[in-house]
Order: sequence, then structure tokens, then C-alpha cells
Amino acid sequence: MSTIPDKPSLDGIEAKWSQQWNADGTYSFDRTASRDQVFSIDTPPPTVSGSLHAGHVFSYTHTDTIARYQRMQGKQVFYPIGWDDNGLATERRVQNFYGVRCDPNVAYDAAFEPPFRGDPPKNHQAIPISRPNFIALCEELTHTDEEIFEAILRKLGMSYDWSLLYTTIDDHCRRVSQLAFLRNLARGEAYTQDAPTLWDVDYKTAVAQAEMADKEVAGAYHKLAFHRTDGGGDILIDTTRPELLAACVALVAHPSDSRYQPLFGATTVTTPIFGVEVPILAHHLADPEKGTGIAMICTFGDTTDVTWWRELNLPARAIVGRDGRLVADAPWITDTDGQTKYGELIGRSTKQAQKQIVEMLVASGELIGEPKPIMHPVKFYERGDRPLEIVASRQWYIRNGGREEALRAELVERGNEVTWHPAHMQHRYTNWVEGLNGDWLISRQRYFGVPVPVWYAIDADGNPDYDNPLVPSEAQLPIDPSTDAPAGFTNDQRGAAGGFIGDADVMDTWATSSLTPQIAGLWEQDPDLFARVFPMDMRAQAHDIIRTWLFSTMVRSHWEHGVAPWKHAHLSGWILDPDRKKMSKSVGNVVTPAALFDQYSTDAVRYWAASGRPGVDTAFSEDQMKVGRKLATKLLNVSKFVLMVGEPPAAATVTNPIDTSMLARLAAVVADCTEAFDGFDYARSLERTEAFFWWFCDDYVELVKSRAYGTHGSAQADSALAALRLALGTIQRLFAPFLPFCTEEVWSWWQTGSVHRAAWPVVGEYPAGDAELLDAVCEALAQVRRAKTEAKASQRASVDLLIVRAPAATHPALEAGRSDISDAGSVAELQIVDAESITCEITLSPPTVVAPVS
RNA sequence: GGGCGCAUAGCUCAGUUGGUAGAGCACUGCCCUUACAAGGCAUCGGUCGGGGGUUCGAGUCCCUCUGCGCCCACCA
Repeated sequence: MSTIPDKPSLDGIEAKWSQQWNADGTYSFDRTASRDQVFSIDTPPPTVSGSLHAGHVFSYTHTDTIARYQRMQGKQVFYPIGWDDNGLATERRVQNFYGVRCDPNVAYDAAFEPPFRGDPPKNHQAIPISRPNFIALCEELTHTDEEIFEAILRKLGMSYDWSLLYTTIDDHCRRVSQLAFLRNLARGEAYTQDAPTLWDVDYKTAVAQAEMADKEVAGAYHKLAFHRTDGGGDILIDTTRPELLAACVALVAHPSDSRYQPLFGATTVTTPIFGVEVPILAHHLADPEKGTGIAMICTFGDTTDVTWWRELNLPARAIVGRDGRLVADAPWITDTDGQTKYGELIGRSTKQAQKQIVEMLVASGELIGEPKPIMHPVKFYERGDRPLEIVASRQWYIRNGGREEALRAELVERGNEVTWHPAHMQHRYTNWVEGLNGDWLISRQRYFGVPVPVWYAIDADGNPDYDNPLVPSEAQLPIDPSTDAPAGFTNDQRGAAGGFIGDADVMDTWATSSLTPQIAGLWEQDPDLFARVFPMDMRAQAHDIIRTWLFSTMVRSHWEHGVAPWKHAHLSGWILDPDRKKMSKSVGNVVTPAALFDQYSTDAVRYWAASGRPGVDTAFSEDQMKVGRKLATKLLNVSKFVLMVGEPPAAATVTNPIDTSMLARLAAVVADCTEAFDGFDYARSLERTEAFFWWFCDDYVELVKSRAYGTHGSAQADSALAALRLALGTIQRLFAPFLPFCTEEVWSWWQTGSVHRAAWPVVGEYPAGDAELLDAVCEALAQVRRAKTEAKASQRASVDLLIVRAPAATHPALEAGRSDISDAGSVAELQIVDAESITCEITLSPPTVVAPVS
């Protein structure tokens, strides 16, 4: 116990208590607890590629309040945290921070020093460096960022067990990630396929459906003339991508479109400029309403092209390379002039090629009319700056139901094993799963990630055998196939005929973070621990990553464990700026949490966060933080008052009906808060506690203050003092999940141990009482205050006579409160008379005449 | 086009089996009251988005319309 300060303050309590909690192991997980005593939480490892922002504070606080509640309920809370540091986001940040780019063809330089550490000049050309050098920089930068993240989350008061910290690039995570992948592979759930995939030309990697985002961009319809080979004239098509003309493999119209029906199979056309002969085909996806009703199919302009290409068995004539530039070779163009024209496009970006081919089309007269500008949605990688192209390449996939109806149904059904908070979030999950149209593409042609842990044998002719990958044993993991050799081979056989090559790809970061329950629970490494925490009690996250993190975690658990990975999923909303737009960096409205903690205190910021109900997008509000600060300050002050007004004897009991009435109200609040928290509704618990607290301070404390000081004898004082302390201890515990620092501070003034390990209050702690008794008493008190305000008198002004007119039914209550009302109102004489409703009339004492000092 | 959510005081939001509209902030007024002036007390303020229905009674249940937001689909 510590002494009560003269002037309690919130300043500095974050540092004081987080240090103490760390020293005491207040939030350590006791792994000897049985499964039913454990509450395990699957937390989102934040992406280490920037900074933590108000959105993190918001949703992380929600989770922390639930963790703290469960801990006070006596559960051993398994509450791990990790950093998601592998992946593209980190690579991009490293490129921008150091002014470098990874080129696997560059030799390792042991003495390499980056040209910049932060803010390279705008005209700086990124320096190509070797993969090991690049990865070293990734590790250096993420390490720095992770230290900052940890400091912020500690200051936010997150009650993690920091000994459980992991990073998604560390040996442990690489091992778990590779192990899970190999299990998927062995069971046929992971496979490779050489097929058209969405491709980011800047990052030069394939991306998954879940990472795709539409952006509205400017484009233009170009009307092109194709020439019928039967001499029937031209067929006009509209396209937004004339630069893909050389990749055209067919025209397509709807089977029922009478305009084009006679042409199906009856004639072919030649393409403008290149003179390539292509068929006219029918397919139900062609929309008669769009453009001229007939489209050119290119390999590949969009995902519909891929469908047509596949279903109509068309040839592949890809012209866009992995760098987004037109490839050198287009052998299907047999026309000499066509070849010459194509030659002028080689090496151009799609944007440059479009400009050039439009000029060609204008010159040849095959562009009909002016291009018609439009705004249209185009698919982008969510972190990318240029539209995705579709490029054929060999990639790794994990089956996720995108190509199998039955599996999709099973995964939808897994959603029913989870209780969703709020419930409607399950619709988003179901909606996403049912809308899948391909398997989960997990391979990335990048560097800072978990390597795909396989090799391929090279046959005598030098061709890799992709269909029969060589795999490591589980005991070998983690491995890097670019430096480790498969069993039966040595590294000098790498790349040689009869030797092997390693898979060059890494797995996408979601392929690792989809395993957070297995990573944190030490799956296949510590079976005893894993059995105590898995399936986890709760998954906590924001709702925008249901389609990625939540779904992918479900997929991995489905395959590996045949069960949903958690019992509850808690989805937080987003932070909106005060104009109700989603907060984003580009708008420049992101506020750094550290500044808020310093300005308002952490507890005040948490108060704001916890007032946002589960799943509801919430406005960023510094006003709410001010309210939170006021609340925390009030708790310090009222705690000081209650503890200093007097200490009741140990045997003191609460006997006064005013006091038991207050405690009966409190018992109802405890019941409410407990029910709310059991349903993951922290915001409701806070609201109930807060409402009671202000009533307690404004009305109850004011009523009993005088009696507590002993103006009516020690027995009456003891009842008030005992009730005050019982209520104070309860309030401190009810607020503890929300205001961890100031509750710990005030708890330390009179209790031993941490409030965060104290037992959550139960209804049985309070003596029976009549909760409604105080209704009439408080109403009378309020009316006295009003009367004084109306009389422009001080609330402390003396009243000679107070007449309370009130219904007879309330008279017993008013009698019980007679002396407390009189004291609180400085009333000399109190008369209670019968009336229909409660009204008060006061006669103020004459003002004391003070003789002027001469 | 499909799915989901939201609409209550100037602002941010409660309102949990249908039973006389609530809180905080802001505004205004009063009070320098020995726990609290980075405070306390009080006042003002709403035909609960529109329309219809069920009911003795609807912010709450049903139908419908409008507006806003999110997810998905579409992307020639």
C-alpha cells in the first residue's frame, strides 16, 4: 500500500505501473492451468511497415478489456502478441527507406552499407543489392520498428504476456509455416499450377484474389475495325485496351445476339494493324448491351478473358511480360507489315504501347471516331500503384473452396462453430466464401518471406520436374531451398542436369499469419501447451480483414485440425475521422497514439476506444478523450475522499437503508456488467459502470458525506463508511478493464496486490437493500439544488425550512433519508407533506450580515 | 445487380422480451462548496428519416420508400 497523494494526478502513472506489472509478471500466463481455466486469445500481429495508429488503439483496447475481464474472472489468459514483419509491405518500406532494391542476380556484399537511412532524395535511383543484403536490411528496419511498436503497446496498457512474443519471419514462425504447408501438400491441399494469374508489374509478383482492390481510373473506349475474311465488310468492337490488340485470339458475342449469330463459325476476321485471323465465337458472358455487343478476347486483358480463353479452348498469345512491358516475340503475327508494327511496340509499357498503337490505328484508318473517355473500375493490388496484369506463371495454391462447391459449403459451415460479435459479421464471412472464384494463391516472387520449402529434381535434359517436388523432413524445418540441399543431393548439383533447383518463391504473409493460433500455441512443438489453448476462445480483429486473415485462418484450421480455430470472433469497427470518412494517411488525418497518450492520459484514450461498440465504425473524438480524462481524474479524487473520510472498524456492517439501497443499485450494475462482458460487450459494461459512478459521486456521496464524518454518531458513520468502501472497491474493479492505470493507482492506496488480479465483483458481496428507496430521496435532493440555483444561492446556503411534498408511498423512503437530505441541503427543519408528485419548497436563511471591517 | 449495416437533441451515442423519450459534449445560467475550479449544480433542447400496418399502447415488431456507409459482383 502506498500513501494517498495530496493532489492525485494522472501524470506519469503509465510508466510507473507498466514497469511494476512487468516486474511482477502481473499478466503472465500460467501454463499449468487446465483448459477450462484458460481463456486464449488469437491476436492480430500488426504489420511492421509503418506506425501504429488510432485504429490499432481502438480495436486493441477492445480486446484488452475482454482479456482483463476474463483474468479478473480467474481465468489464465493466454494473450500473445507478434509482429507481422515478413512480406511485401516491409520490402516496400525497406526500398523507400534505404533507397535500394533487391536483385537476386547481384552478388552478396558483406561490407555493404545502404546509401541512406531514411528519406532518400526524390531523384535517387534505387541501388540494386543482393538478396542476402536486402534481407539484412529488412531485418534491421523491422527490428527498429518493432521496438517502437512494443513501447507504444506497453504504454497503451495492453496486458499481453510479452514472453510469448513472436515475429512472422523468425525461425519458429518459418518452421510452423513450412510445416503446415508440407502437411497441406502431403494431403493434396496444396498444389502448383501453371496458369494465368493476377500480376503486379511493379512488385513483379503474383497476388491473390483477397488482396485485390478496385480503383476508379480514367480510360477510353476505342472503336476498332476488324475485317471480315468473307468480304462482308468490317466488324466494330469497343475496347479500353487497344494495346492488347496483338494478343487478340477471337471475337465473342452472346449466343442469342441476332446481330452476330449469322457470323458464328461462318466467317473469320483479321485484326487491325497486325492482320491476324481470329474466329468469331459465342459465349454467354458476352454482354449485348456493352459497347457494340461484340468484344475482342485477348490473352489477357481481364479475368473474363481468362474464362473465355479456358472455356473456348483458345491459344495463348501473351504479349505483356512480367515487367509490364510488351514481350519481344509474337510469332503468330505472320503479316510482314504487322511484324514491323509490332516491333515498334516491343519493350514499351502498356501505357506507352497504347499511345503508340492508337497513332497506328489513326494512320491506318482502323480507329473509328475519337476515343471516348470514361471512368471505369480497374483491378489493382491493394498496395500497388499500377493496374494488375494477367500473366501466365507457375504458382502454388491452397484449396480454399474457390473451385469446389462441397469444400466451400464445409467452410461456410465452419462459420457456424463460431459465435460472432456482433452476429451480423458472419454474413460477411459467408458472403466472401460463397463468392470465391479461385483457390488461394500463396506463392510470391519476392524475397523477405517464408520460402516455399521444396526443391525440384532436374532431369537429364535439364528440365525441372515440377510435378514431383522434393520435400524436406519435418525435423529439418525451417529450411531455405536456395541454400539448403534436398536429401540425396549436395549443393554442387544445384542447377545441374540430374541435380536439383530450389523453389525460388516465398509464401505470402497471410500464409504465415493464417497460422497465428498454431504459432502462438507452439503447435507440434509443445503439444501440452497447444492442447490447453487450442481451439482458442477468441479471435479479435477489425472487420476489414475477414476475407483475408479470418478466412485464411479458418482454412488452415479446417485442413489441419478439422475444427474452427476459435469459439468466438470479435470484430471491431473502423475509426472514422470527424467528417465520418475512413481515416487514412493520404488524407493526412492520422493521429499518432503517443501524442494522445501524453495529452489526455492513456486511460482517457482507452475510454474513448472502449465506448465504441463491437463492430461499429466510430468517430475519432478528442472530446470523448477529454471526458475520459475527467472520469479518470474523478476516480482519483473520489477514491481519495472515500479513503480519507474515515476507516470503519473491521466489524462494521451496513445498516442504514440509504446505504443498503445504494449497494442494491450497485449489485444490479455488477450483474449487468458481468452479463455484458460475458457477451463480449465491453462498451455496455463501461456505460453502466460510468452511469452508476457519476450518480454515486454526485448524489450518494453528497448525501452521506456528513453522516460519514460522524455527525450522527459512530454507528451511523460506520454504516456509511463501510458502504462507501464497499462501493469504492467495486467501482475500481469494474473500471479496471478500461482504465488500467488509474484503477491500479487508486487500488494501491488501500489494497495489496494488483487490481488486475483481483476478483471480478459478484452480486453476493452486497447486503440486501431496496434499490428504489433512493429514487425519492435523490429527487428531493435534486429539487433542493434546483431551488437554490433558481434563488441564485450557493448550494451551501442554509435553509431554514424545507417542505417536501410527495406521494404517501414515498414517505417511508424520505423519512429514511431525512437526516441525510437535511445535511446535504444544509436544512434546519424538514417537513414532509402529502402530494401527488414530489416538489420542494425552501425558505433560505436570511443572509448573514457581516459588519464591515473598519 | 447481390449481401450487410446505419438513420433518436446542434454534435457523439444509449434505449436488451413493445409500457410516460435518456446520457455526455456544446450552449446558457448559478456557485471560488475543505475529495475534485483542467471543478460543482442546474436550465434549455427531440412530431425517434418518410409513409403504411399489427396492438389498448410502437423509437422498439411487420411492410414499404428515401438517404448514407461497407462488402461482393460487373469491369469489352
